[in-house]
Amino acid sequence: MARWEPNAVGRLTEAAMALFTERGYGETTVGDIAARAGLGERTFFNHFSDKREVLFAGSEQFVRQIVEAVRAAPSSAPPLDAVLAAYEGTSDFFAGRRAFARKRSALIAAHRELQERELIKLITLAAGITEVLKARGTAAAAAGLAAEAGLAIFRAGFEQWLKDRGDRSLAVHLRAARRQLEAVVGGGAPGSKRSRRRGRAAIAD
Amino acid sequence: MARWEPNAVGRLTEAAMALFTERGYGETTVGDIAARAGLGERTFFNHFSDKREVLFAGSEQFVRQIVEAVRAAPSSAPPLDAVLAAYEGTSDFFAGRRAFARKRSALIAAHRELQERELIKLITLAAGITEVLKARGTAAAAAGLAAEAGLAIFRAGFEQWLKDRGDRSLAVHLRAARRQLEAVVGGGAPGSKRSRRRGRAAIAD
DNA sequence: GTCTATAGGGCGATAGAC
DNA sequence: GTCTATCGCCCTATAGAC
Repeated sequence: MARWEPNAVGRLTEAAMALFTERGYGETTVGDIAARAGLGERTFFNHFSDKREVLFAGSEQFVRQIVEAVRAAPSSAPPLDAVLAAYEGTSDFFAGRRAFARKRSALIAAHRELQERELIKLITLAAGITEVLKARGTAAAAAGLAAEAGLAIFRAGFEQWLKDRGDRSLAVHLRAARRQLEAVVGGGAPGSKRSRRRGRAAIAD
Repeated sequence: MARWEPNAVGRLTEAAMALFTERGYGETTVGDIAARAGLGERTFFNHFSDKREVLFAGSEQFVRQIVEAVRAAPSSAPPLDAVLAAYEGTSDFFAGRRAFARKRSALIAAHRELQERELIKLITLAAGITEVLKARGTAAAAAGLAAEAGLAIFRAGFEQWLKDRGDRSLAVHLRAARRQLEAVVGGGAPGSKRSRRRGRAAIAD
C-alpha cells in the first residue's frame, strides 16, 4: 500500500463536488473536503489557492486551449470568426461530459461565491483573447468587443447546450447563438424598420 | 453632541476608499475601516454584508435606475435600443463624477476580489434587464443576448469615457461602442467579403 | 505541519431617538 | 414605553505566515 494515494487533486475535486451538492457550499468546510479525500486540511491549500478554486483549477486548460486556438486562426479570419471557431473546437471535448457539466453548472449557479469566481475566470479568458486578437492586428476596441461578444455567445450557447434534451453538439448551439446575437445587434440599425425576425435564428427547445 | 454621528454608511465608504487606496485592499482590515469612521468593527457588518460590499452598496441605485428605464422604454423599441437608451440615461449622472469614477475603477481593477464583486453585480444587472425584456415580449434567448451585448457596450464605452482626456459624455462613447460592436458582429456574416471597416466606428483617442 | 490574524455570523446589552 | 443603531464578546473557518 502506497504512502500516498495518487491523484490528490482529483480526489479533492470529487470530494468537494459531492459535499457541495449534498450540504451546500457554505456548509462545507475545507477540512470536510480534505477529510473525505483522505488528506489534511493544509494539503488542500497546497493544491488550491482557496476554497473556490477547487472547482475551477481544471478550467485553466480550457482557457489555454481557447487562447491558442484563436492565435492559430488564419489571419484572414475576422476576429469574431476566429473566436467562435476556437470555442467550437471545444465541442468534442464537452460532448462526453454533458452530465458532469450540468452538475457543475447547477452547483455554480446555486452559489454566489462560485459565480463570482466563474465570472472572473471568463473575463480573464476574454482578456487573453483580446490580447491575441490585438497581436493579430485587430484594433484594441474591436478586439475587446469581439472577445466579449464571443463570450456572450459562448455563455448563451453553452446554456442552451446544457438544456438540450437531444444531443445536438455545443458547436451547433454556438452557431445558433451567434445568429441570435447578429439579429439582436443588427436589428436596431440607424433608422431601420426593425426587422422583427429575419430567418430562423433559434433552435426549437 | 449627538450620540451617533450621522451617515455611518457614507463615512465607512469614504474611509474604505481612502484606506484601500493608501495601503491596498488586502492590507486594510475591517477594523481599520471602522476605526477611521469612528465606529466599531461589528457595526461595519451591520451595514455591509462583507468587506467588499462597502464599495458596491451604492451601485444598487444604479441597477434599479437602469432596469426601470428599460421597463419604461417604448414597447416599439428593439431590445438593444431599449437597453442602450437606459445606459445613456446615466450619462448626466456620471458627468460630474468622472474623477471619482476613475479612482473607483482603478481601485477595482487593482484588486481581483473587487473585480469579482463588480462582475457579479454587472451580471445581476444583465439578468434583471433580461427579465424586463422578456416581460416586454422579447424571446428569452434574444433578451439574454441583448442584455449581454448591452453590457459589453457599456463596459467598453465606460472604459473609453474614463480614458477620454476631453469631456465627451458617456452617451457619446456608448454610441461609438455600439457602432464598433455592430461592425464586429455584423462583419463576419455568412459568406461575406468581410467589410474591413464600414464608416468611422471609433472615436480618436 | 503549526500558529495566527482576519472574516464574518450569532446574540445580547446598551443607549440614543421617538 | 418602542424602535433602532451601536457595540462587546462569543464563536468558527479561511488562508497566510512561519
